[in-house]
Amino acid sequence: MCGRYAQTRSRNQLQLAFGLPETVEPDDRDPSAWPPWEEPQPDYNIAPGRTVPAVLGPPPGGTGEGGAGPRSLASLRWGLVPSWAKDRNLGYKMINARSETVAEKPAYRTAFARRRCLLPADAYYEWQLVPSARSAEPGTSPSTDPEHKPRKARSGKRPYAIGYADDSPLALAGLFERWRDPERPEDDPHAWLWSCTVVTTEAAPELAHIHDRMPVVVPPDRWSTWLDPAAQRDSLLGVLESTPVGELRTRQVSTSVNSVRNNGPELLQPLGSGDGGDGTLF
DNA sequence: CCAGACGTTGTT
DNA sequence: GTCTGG
DNA sequence: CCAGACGTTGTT
DNA sequence: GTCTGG
Repeated sequence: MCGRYAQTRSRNQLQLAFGLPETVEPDDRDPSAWPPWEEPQPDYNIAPGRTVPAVLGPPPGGTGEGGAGPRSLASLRWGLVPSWAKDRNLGYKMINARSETVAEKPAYRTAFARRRCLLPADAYYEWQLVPSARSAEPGTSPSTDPEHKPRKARSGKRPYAIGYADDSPLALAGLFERWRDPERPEDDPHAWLWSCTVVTTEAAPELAHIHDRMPVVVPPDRWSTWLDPAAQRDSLLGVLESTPVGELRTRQVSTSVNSVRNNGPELLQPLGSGDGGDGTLF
């Protein structure tokens, strides 16, 4: 899955990496028609509920621009709030969308059909479940111990950072949505909340030892398809199976990433000890 | 008809 | 246990 | 995702 | 908004 990641690139670096025009959007546009933009701050510990930079394609039915591909940057709140939501807290439940069902689920299907985006990331974090050393306690068994209770699989969690081995930015497959906040007046610039979710899929075999789910990473040669408002369903479903897992590198990292109060380059630093998790795949 | 859900992951 | 917040 | 709260009244 | 379930 994907519930935490790092994104430290500046607007300029993102424009360069995603082939965007080096322009700054005017910030006096209609907030109901255009998503907001604010300069991204380097963040090594992005959690759901935070504002993240996103790459959007051309608006559907857009101006005569024509052609697919990356077109603009936006700032979106992580945790998709469907248009019909009563309050924004629903977004905390919508941080991931399963690729297997994203085209059908009521909360995601319209966004899947019309509002796809890429979420740039240096790396995403994944927590591996580590069975405790004392899992099978001798002396008790269901047959001899009437008080026996199934052992709570006492387990720790070990975080990993996963990104491209060459440190180019990941493009996570995302969807976005626009929500009208009923608590705010019409003229409030925050009356419209723009939010997003990360599409996940079954983990590739090379990553399955860490976790059985992973975010969909869109390789550069599929960016245009994913962002094309006119893309057909089948090609989109193809993109969801194109994660370039061979280019990825996994690194066991410190548990200090657990707390969002910690935030710094050290969170991406591979943990010293040998066995852990490091190195490229293959 | 109206009411209620609408999500994913992991854990048991 | 369950929800909110970062 | 993980961490942390989870409550009200009245008084200062 | 739209669908499912009662």
